[in-house]
Amino acid sequence: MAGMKETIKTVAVDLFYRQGYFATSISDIAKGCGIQKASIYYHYPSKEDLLFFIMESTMDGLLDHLKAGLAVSDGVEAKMRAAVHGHVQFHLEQQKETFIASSELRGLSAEHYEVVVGKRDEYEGIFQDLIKAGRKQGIFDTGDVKILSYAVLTLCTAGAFWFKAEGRLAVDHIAEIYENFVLKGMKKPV
Amino acid sequence: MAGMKETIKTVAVDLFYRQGYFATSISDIAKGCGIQKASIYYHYPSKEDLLFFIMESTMDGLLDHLKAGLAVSDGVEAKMRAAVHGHVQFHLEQQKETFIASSELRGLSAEHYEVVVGKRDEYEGIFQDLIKAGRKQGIFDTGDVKILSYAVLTLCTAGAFWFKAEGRLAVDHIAEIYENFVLKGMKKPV
DNA sequence: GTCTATAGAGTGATAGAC
DNA sequence: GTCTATCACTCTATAGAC
Repeated sequence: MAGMKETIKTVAVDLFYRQGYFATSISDIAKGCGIQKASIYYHYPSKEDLLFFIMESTMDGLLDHLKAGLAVSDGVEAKMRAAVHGHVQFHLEQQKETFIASSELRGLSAEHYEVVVGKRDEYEGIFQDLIKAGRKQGIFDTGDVKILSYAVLTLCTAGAFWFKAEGRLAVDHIAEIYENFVLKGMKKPV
Repeated sequence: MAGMKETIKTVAVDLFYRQGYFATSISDIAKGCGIQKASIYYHYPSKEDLLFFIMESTMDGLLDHLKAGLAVSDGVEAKMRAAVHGHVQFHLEQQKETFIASSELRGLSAEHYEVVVGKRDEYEGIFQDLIKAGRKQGIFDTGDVKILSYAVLTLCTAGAFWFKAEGRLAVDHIAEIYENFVLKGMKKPV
């Protein structure tokens, strides 16, 4: 069921996460899979392609997760809460993959870079549209839309990495803390 | 006045920032300095030592900047504003160095890693003490001290990187935006 | 689908001349 | 303080046997 192609991906994710993409060799990955390094090239055309495969599927998963969360929420504030909650949740549950996706962009070729950054921009765009809608309805405070969206995303991304590492709190609890912090920073003072 | 040792550091900072530490070779640095790669080793014992030299001096500068800002501020809220303002300012003005310091920890040896992380912990500790003091005085909302300090620092660090890149706003203006966003997220609702 | 063997290039670092 | 030359090693990737 698993298959060697999946095993290679899993081992690569673990090593890229722990050592970084450049510090990990094809040899390391092969050793982790219990095969010879030449066998890697039967499944993936190159090391860079393996990285791209990991990043692209992670970004697709992240986008799907966001869209699914928004589909079942009504109103701007509820949608923003769902977006933040889903973001934190996905980053906690797929910590290795999302860490790689946000820190190894430099390892990609120009063409692959465009594809991944395109997906990232689409993701950020959804948050920015929510902020704009909230301001139009007078729910959110005025302020630079890009500054706010970057602030929210960074905050939650980094938060997810740290708190998984500390292991003190449950996923939903962590997501809730960020949900409240962000909404508080964004909403108009009553 | 400059000296080759400084030139090497400057070129290395630029390349580590643009390409990353692992993707930059001693050869690249030498080319950028207009010398042969063997000459690098007269000034620095190894590539890793050069990275450490850059990171350590950056962390020292960051700590000094913070302490200087706190020394001329009175009261917890003013000190927190000064801390955030100084943090953003330093990250904007020494963007390359601070980016390296926060993204290339994996390149350090175990001993050097301890030194740099020790300075980072001292820096974070100052923010955490400010949050604790603010809560004791009833100025700041209750909430996990570590979560808050991480949130503040990440937010401001990442913000500094983005807005320098966009070049739309002046340093003090950017610092002020973050100062307000953070204090708003942290203060007790009146 | 995995193996052995190797090509071909680049790496960090050192020795010793000047 | 910088040079040329080189060592010893590692890297990604390929060829061809099984």
